[in-house]
Amino acid sequence: MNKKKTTNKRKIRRAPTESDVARLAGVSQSAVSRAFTKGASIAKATREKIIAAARELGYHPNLLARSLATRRSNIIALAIANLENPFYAQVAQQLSAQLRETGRHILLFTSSIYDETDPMLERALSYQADALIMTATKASEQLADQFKKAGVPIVQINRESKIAGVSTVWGENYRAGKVAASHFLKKNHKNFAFVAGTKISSTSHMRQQGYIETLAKNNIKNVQIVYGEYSFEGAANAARKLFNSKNPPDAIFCASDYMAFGVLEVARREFALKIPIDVAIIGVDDVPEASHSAYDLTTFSQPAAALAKEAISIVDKMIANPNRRAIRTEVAGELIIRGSTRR
Amino acid sequence: MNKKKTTNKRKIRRAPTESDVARLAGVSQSAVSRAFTKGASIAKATREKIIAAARELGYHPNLLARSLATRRSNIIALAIANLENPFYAQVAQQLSAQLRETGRHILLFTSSIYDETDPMLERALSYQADALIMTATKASEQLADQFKKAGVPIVQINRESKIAGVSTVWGENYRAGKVAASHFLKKNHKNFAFVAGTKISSTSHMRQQGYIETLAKNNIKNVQIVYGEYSFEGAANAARKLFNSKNPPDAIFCASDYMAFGVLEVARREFALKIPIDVAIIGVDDVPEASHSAYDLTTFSQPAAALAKEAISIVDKMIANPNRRAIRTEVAGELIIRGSTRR
DNA sequence: CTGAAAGCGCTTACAG
DNA sequence: CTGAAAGCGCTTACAG
Repeated sequence: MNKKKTTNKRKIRRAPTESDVARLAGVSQSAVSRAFTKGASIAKATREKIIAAARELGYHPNLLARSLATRRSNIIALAIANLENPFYAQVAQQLSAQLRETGRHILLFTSSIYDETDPMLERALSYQADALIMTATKASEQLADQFKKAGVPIVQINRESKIAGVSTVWGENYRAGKVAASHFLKKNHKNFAFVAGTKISSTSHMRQQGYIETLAKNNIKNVQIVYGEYSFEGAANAARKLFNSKNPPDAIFCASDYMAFGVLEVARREFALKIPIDVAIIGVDDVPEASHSAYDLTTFSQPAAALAKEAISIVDKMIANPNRRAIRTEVAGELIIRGSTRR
Repeated sequence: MNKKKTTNKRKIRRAPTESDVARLAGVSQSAVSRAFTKGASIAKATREKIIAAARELGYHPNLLARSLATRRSNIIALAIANLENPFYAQVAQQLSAQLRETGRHILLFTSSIYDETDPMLERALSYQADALIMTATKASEQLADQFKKAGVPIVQINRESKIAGVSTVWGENYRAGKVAASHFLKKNHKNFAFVAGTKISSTSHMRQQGYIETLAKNNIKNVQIVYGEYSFEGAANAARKLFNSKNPPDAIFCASDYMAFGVLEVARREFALKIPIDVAIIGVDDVPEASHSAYDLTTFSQPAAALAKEAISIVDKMIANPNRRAIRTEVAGELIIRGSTRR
C-alpha cells in the first residue's frame, strides 16, 4: 500500500483518465465510466476490479468533462454582496453544507458596492452554473434576461424582485415589525423608534411597515425613524441621534441584529442607560452573537438554515421544470425573547 | 435591440455555442474561438463581426469546455473551516476579489468539525481546481499526497504544516505575543494572563511563546493560561475563571479578537472592571469590530488582504513551476493601539 | 489571417 | 453486462 512505485512514471505527469484505469483493469473505457455512474448496468465483479485499479492510479473523475457531456455542472453560483456580514456568511455556510449533500458545490461571486455586477455574474453562465443564488443583492433586468435565455434559474434570498423570472425567499419581514411592536406595547412602552437599514432596502421597509402600522392601530403615530445603514457604526450614530433628541425612545426596534448591537452599546456606554429598564431593544436575524451574554438580545429570527433549504428547494424545482414560473416563498421566523426587553 | 425575436426558436433551448456564432457570422468555428482568445491572430474586421454575432445570440463561452481543452480551470478551491468567523470571511472575501482580477473564481468547500474532510477535498481534484487554499484547516498527509500527484498546489493560510508539499502563509504569531508583552510591561502591569485558542492550534502556541518568553526575560514567570476555544463564549468562561482566581490579572493577551471581546464584556459587565485601568486587553487579528466604539480594542493585526495576496502569489509561483518546493511566507502585522490598553 | 481536424475526458444510445 | 463510437464545446497545431 505504502510502497513507492518508481515504475510506470509517465513523461508528462497528467491526471489519470478513464482510459488509464481501463487499461490497468483490462476493460473498456466505457466500463470505467459505468463503474462511477451509479445506477449504471455493470457486473459487480467488473466494478470492483475497476475501483481497485482506479484507487491504485489515484484516479479522480474529471467533473468538467462529465459536465460537458451531461450538461449539468453541479455548480451553483452564489452571489454574495458582503461575506463579512455574519448573517450572510451563515447563509453561505448553510447553502454550502446543504448543497454538498447532493454533490453540488458553490462557485463564489463576491462584489463590492462599486462593482459592475452584471458582467461578473455573466461569468456564472460561462461556468455553466446550474443556478444562481443571490443574497442581499438583486438581479438587474438584463441579467435576469440572460439567465432566463440560458435556462438558468435565479433565486434571491432576502431581496424582493419585481422581475418575472426571479424567484425569491425571504423572512417574515412585515410580521417581524408587527411582533416587535406588539411586544413593546405589551410591556407598556411609550416612546418608539425604528432603526432602519438603508432607504432602498425593501426588507427594511417591510419591517418598518409592520412596526408602524401595528403601533398606529394602537394610536401611536409619532415613531422616530433613523437610518443605521445596516452597520454597527451606522446604528451607533443613529442611536446617538435618538438619545439626544428631546423625546428619547424607551423602545427601539432595529432592522438587524448588528444594528441592535450598535444601539445597545451606545445606550449602555455613552448614555448610561439600563437595558431593558430605560430602553428596550429588539433586533432581527438572531445571529449567533445575539445570544451572547454581552448582548442577550431579543430578536425576531430569520433562520439561515431554513432560508438556505428553501432556496435550494426552489432551485431544484426550477431545474426540474424550467418553464415554471418564478417561485416566491416566505420562511417563518419567531420572536426570541431575551434580556434586552422587559420581562 | 430590444425587439423580441420570435423567429429562430430552436426546439430544445440550449445555450449557443461557437458553431452557432460561426454560422451567423459566416466564419469557421475556430475563428470564433480566436475572437475570444486574446492574443490570437485574427483580423480586426472578422473579430468585430464575430463579437456582434455573439452578442446577438447571447453567446457565453463555455468555460468548462475550455478548461477541458486547456487543462486550466481557473477554479481555485477554498477550504474554509468556519465561514462564520469574520476573520476568515474577510480572508475569503479578499481572495475572491483578488482572484477575480485574473479571471479566477473560488469553489467553496466548507466543513464542520465533524466532517471527514479528505474525501470532500478530493472533489477539488475532480473539479480540476488549479490550486487549493485552506484557511484554519490543515491538509492531512494523504490529502497532500494526492494533490501533489495531481500537480495541484496547496497553500494553507494561518496554519503551519510539516508536510513537505504544503505551502503556508501566516501572520507574525511569535511577534504578536512578544509585542503584546512588551506593551503591557511598558504600562507597568503586574499580573499577566493569556487566553489561548485551542490546545492543538499552532498559531495559538506561537503567540503564547512570544508572550511568555518575553515576560520571562523580564522575570515574570507566573502567567496564567486559560483556553477560550477561539470563541466569544469560550473566552467569556475563561475570563470568569481568571477574574475569580485569587490573583486576577491586570493584563490579558488573547489569541484572537473575538476572544478578546468575550473577555472584555465579562470584565466590564460581570466584574464591573474599568478598562484599561483595572485590566488591559490585547487581541490579535484587527477584525473590523475591533475598532468599534464598543470594543475599541488594542490588537496585533493580521492583515487579511496581505495574507490573501501572498497566498495567491504562492499559488501562481507553484503553478508556474510545479517542481518547486513548498513556499513559506510570513506576513507582517503591527500593534494597533486603542482604548483597551493604558495610554 | 483562416479553416479543417484532432483531441481534452467524459456519457450514452446502440448493437451484441 | 459490455464495447465501439459519436458527441458535449472548446483549443490548437497544421497547412494554406
